Amino acid sequence: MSDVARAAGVSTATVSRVVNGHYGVSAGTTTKVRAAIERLGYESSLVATSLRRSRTNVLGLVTHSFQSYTAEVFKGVMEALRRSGFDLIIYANSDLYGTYSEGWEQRHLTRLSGTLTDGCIVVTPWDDVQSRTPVVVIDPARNSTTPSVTADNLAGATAAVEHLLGLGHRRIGFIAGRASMAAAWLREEGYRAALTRAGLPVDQTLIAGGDFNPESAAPLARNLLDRADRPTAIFAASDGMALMVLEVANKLGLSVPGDLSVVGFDNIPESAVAEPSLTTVDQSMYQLGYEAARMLKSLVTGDWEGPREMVLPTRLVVRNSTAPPGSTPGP
Amino acid sequence: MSDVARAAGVSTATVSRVVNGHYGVSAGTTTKVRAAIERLGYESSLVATSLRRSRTNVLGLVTHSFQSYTAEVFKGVMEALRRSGFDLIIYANSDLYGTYSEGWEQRHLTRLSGTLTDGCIVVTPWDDVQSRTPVVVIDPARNSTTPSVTADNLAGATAAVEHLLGLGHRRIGFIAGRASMAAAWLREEGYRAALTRAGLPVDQTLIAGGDFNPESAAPLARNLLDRADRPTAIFAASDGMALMVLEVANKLGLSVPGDLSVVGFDNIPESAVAEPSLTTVDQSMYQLGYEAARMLKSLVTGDWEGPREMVLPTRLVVRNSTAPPGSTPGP
DNA sequence: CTGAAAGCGCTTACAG
DNA sequence: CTGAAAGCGCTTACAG
Repeated sequence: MSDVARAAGVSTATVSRVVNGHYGVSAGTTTKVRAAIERLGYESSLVATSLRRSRTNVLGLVTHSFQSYTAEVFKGVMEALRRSGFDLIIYANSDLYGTYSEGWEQRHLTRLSGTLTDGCIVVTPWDDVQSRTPVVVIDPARNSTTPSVTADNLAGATAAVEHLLGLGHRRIGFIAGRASMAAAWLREEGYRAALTRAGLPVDQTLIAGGDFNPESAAPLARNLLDRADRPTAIFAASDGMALMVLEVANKLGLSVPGDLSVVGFDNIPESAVAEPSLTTVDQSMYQLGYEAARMLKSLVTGDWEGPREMVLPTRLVVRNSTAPPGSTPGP
Repeated sequence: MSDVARAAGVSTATVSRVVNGHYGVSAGTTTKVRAAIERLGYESSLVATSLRRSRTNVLGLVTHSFQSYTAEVFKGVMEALRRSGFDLIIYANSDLYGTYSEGWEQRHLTRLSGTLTDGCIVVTPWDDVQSRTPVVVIDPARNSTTPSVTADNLAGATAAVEHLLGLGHRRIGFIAGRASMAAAWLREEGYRAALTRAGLPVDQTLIAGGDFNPESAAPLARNLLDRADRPTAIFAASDGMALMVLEVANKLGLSVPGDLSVVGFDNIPESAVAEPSLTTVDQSMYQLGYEAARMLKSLVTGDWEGPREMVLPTRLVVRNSTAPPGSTPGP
């Protein structure tokens, strides 16, 4: 900027005024400055500007993982931000499974929201987060009071298990998600509720504690399926884990859905092309992203009227990984 | 930071030293400062730090669009950056089809690279870009001299057209991509090369100028297919456009591949689930992202040895949208 | 070992 | 209408 000021023979203050279109600069000076900017290819530094200004018109999105569903979230966010005047900065850490994971979201939320961003979306944080600027969480931690957008995990999980019950299953295993997340807890609640409502006891030994990561499900599935009285169906709290169950069953020589029915949760793209295709509960990550961005935008501009906790409907998607227990595999 | 300094009874300089782990701070002071940091939940501002320092250990990625393939690029980039010590900032503008599109990449590259990032990846820019810090372009503009990673568009397009020729097609239409991009030009070159090599003339009226956007392909496809001497096959320079050709053919009552064969380029996820599934040229966007990040990382640390223009192999994926001309549709 | 001071690139009252 | 100066939150020579 000082280069431009020198070239145009004015002060940096004047250059700043021209760049930001402020009033009170003569036409002649404006022309001179514009010419210098053009000639030098000057572009103001995002960092310096944001340090000085209170408002940046940049929204942030912090995510610790990067998977198929994350991409859908991004698309929804971008759609909501289109022509809004807000740009988006996505901050992703490079240490996916490293030591930085714990509390990572909070740390980076703070680092960004001090100055760079006017507000942030945080995707599936491990713990509750807070910030001086508005935050909307997609899939909040349990007991979080931060504004959030989330799928109706309870209803979705209930529907999933009721689908299995309707098929005639009575011994249904459950592989849970990361306990600190509300979604994990509610999906387990849905599992329990469906069984209880059907007059069935909840067998604690059929509940295994995963963490949403596919890898975590492998040993758990093996345990459940190695038992003499193995369940005839398994409901996993995420598609990633359900897909792993499919793999384990395959290794164990169990046919799906002949010997074992499997239901997941999320409806990630991979679940549609799996072999067999996976019955699952659809939560539109696109919608989640879209609504989160819409809420954040209004929170930032101060005109949000709706509830600060938004729950979006889910939908059971029946595919080929579920069938009545003991049914013979198709051709 | 000044809060921390006050709480710990030291100067901000000392706090900074502790935060950054610099030598020359007594154990007692360090403890005091750490305690204050912990108590106040202090986190240094990314913006302020990057403004003062030359190195930020943050890499940038600038993209004007956000589509399925972009997500694959991200995954590749993240994988390459894993445990590298670099974080990633993705900058996406909210004005996808708005007035900002022209020169957008360059503008934001400049705004970021001044201070925030140590280097940037730019995805499919419309024009050539330059920066004071290292840049790697994925799918560069024509005649770009910036370090880049790109698929072997020439070989891929040649293989696509040779596949159609092998099936017996002689009148093959081509829907081109955005002319300013090297990929568009090379895909057209491949189309021409394959025809010429087969001893066939290149019929200019069978070449239509699209811009990679699906929407741009609709009227072009209609033009090509409305002709009395319509082509028996169309090769589109992107899957998005090819999918649009499928749609147009459907509206026109033409069956694919019975009346018309269609080949795309990219192998986006949607092409596998299209009806019929799309024959296309696979370019691994994941690989493109991975290699671009690897190159950028080394460029930033100054230890890049390889060529600054990298070309990755492509692979023809034959699906159900291609068949010999005039063949009757299957059951 | 520690602090006062300068400065990174901007913006914005405050004077003139 | 324009400029000198202060300051956003940090880091880093420079003194002590």
